[in-house]
Amino acid sequence: MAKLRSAPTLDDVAKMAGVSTATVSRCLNTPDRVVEATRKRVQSAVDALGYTPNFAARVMAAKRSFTIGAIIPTMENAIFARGLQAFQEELHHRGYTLLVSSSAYKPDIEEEQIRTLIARGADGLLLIGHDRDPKIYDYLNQRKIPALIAWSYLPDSRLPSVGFDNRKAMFELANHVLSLGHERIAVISGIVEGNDRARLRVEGIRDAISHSGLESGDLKIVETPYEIENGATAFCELMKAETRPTAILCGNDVLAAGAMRQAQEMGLDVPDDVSITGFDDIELARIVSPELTTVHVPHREMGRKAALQLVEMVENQTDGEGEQLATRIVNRPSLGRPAQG
Amino acid sequence: MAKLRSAPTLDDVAKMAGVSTATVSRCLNTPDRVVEATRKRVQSAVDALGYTPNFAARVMAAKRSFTIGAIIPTMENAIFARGLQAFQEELHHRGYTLLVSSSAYKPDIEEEQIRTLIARGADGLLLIGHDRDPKIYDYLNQRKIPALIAWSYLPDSRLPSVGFDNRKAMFELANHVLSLGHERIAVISGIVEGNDRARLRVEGIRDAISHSGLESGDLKIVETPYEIENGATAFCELMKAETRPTAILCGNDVLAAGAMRQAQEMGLDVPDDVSITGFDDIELARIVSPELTTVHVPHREMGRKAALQLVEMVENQTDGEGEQLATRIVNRPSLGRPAQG
DNA sequence: ATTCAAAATGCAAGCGCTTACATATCTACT
DNA sequence: AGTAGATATGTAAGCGCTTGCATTTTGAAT
Repeated sequence: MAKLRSAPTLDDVAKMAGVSTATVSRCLNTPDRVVEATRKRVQSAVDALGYTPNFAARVMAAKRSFTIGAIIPTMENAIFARGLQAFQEELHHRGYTLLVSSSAYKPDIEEEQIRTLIARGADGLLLIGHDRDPKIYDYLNQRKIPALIAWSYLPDSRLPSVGFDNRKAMFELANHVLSLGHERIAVISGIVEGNDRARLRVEGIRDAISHSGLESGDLKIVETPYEIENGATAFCELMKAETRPTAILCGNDVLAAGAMRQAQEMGLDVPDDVSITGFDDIELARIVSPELTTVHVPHREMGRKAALQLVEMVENQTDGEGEQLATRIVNRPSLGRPAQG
Repeated sequence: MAKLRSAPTLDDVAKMAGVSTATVSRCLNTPDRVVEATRKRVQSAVDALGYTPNFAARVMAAKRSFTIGAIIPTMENAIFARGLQAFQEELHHRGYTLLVSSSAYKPDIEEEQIRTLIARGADGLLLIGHDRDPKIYDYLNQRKIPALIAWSYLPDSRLPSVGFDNRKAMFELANHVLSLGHERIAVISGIVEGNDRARLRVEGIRDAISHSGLESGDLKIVETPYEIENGATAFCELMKAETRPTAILCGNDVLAAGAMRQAQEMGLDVPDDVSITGFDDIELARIVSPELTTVHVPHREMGRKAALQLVEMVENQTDGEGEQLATRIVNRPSLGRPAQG
């Protein structure tokens, strides 16, 4: 059995190059503080040995990890993929590594992940949405961990947020639907508890309805986790009603895709028999047919700006400031006028 | 400005509980080696202080991180999401944390990520596919880092693999298509270079064609990165031919979804004008309409088994053994008989 | 040649934890 | 009561790196 040759250390490099470990360290971290000749010597030792610095040791000594943690509700569907990708690209660009974990939409798991990420020395954290136990904010604050919230902008939140106004965005979409003449509207929403995005979207719809003078008690809402199957099930349920809705607003594109599939399965035409809308404008929205009317969210921009802001907070110890991004309605054929009622 | 209270350490806990740091450490790691009374005292100190062990310090001292690294080609589409999710669930179950990074299908980025993950103390690595610079295998071997390959099973690879036979799977699908009477077949493949999965799938198709006695020179292949848009573009290109193919086999469901969208855009009926098939059987396959005939890959099983195997390798210092999983063809309406030719 | 600030390098003290090994404290017997 | 053997706890040596401070070297300027 081959002998286990453990990884070369700074010491090995230093010996080989005939310098102190301090110098090697400087070569790696602040090369301009080392004269060229030495630097070259060290570099060749590094190459010869195939040296890679030990991350744990570095973090410990420097009390700095150049790592940012992000906790997202789920990796299973594409909702967060694009924004996160942009976030990570921008971080990489700034010399940071991203550590991602998912909470499966469970508050206690999220809390555990936050602790884990901090224990791992994350220099900063990205969180999704505002709804969570206040003691988490206390903890973050006490530990002075820079943290930023994305996917939902609120002006007076405890942590700065980079995102959009979920309520307003959905309000506008609902208004648009109403303006087309729809009077029987139903909603397939994500689980509202602990999810301000979902909650605010529903409120946006409520706003629009009461605004329009319609009977708001009529609004039927099904709450269900963000999964395609659930969209299908919820659609089924809504269509069982004596008087069917003419438009169904979904909390996101995934739910809407499920609804569309079910409509097709039931032989209903979209939008002639029923209109369906989504939210997010992920790729899925253009894959279903007919394509989905939805709210376009600038995911990449959001990810990029969140990265910039968070790095700024980390490096300059600032409190950071939020930023509201604009969304826009994307009109596609899944939404039409209601059938002659 | 509030004073920065830095994180409590083992020492703080030890002092508060009136024991040595060793005892506190044992309470946390091997509780049965500590008498109950002490354990309780320590526990309350931990709670009172809100102590969380410092990960870097722990890794350094224990030379063990309980972390597994995985490098996947992309997070942007769902191909790897499901399998990785299962992988991570099983790891979590076994007390390990998963660190994921993506290589964007670039070999040099993958190599960098491998080094990064090792520097971060990963106890083991999950890699996707077999095609990579042999020196990477040397490096892994020299450092004695347990590593496993997924998404492609090969009997005699340098590293054990848990996956399926891409060539055979596609061979069977192609045979099925041929048996329906298709004679003009085209392929939209992922980029083959450095991607044995893509390469083997194409070979599977070639096998089937030469097997069937058809002119294999006729096989038109477009190679393009795995993105929806590219599927659409490739479809376009293929349909420009003087004699259009009657069936298009795509390297995965994403490409197939793009092709479907483009077909619809061009007013072509699937499968009456042209049949389209995918590979993977991700959710997408059932969202497009008509639903996609594809090869079902047991993603979750693969992820789970990979986790089990890798943990076994890490904990028992074994070389690990590969496992071949079965795939199956899923027949859906995107594939039909060719139009009367 | 001398002198001296600036530049380059070395020294060594940690960072917060785990874990041999040493020591102290219990058991349950005789 | 005394003692061996098991059990519980303490001591202290690292793990591989960074960094403040001390020391040496360099390069002008005199």
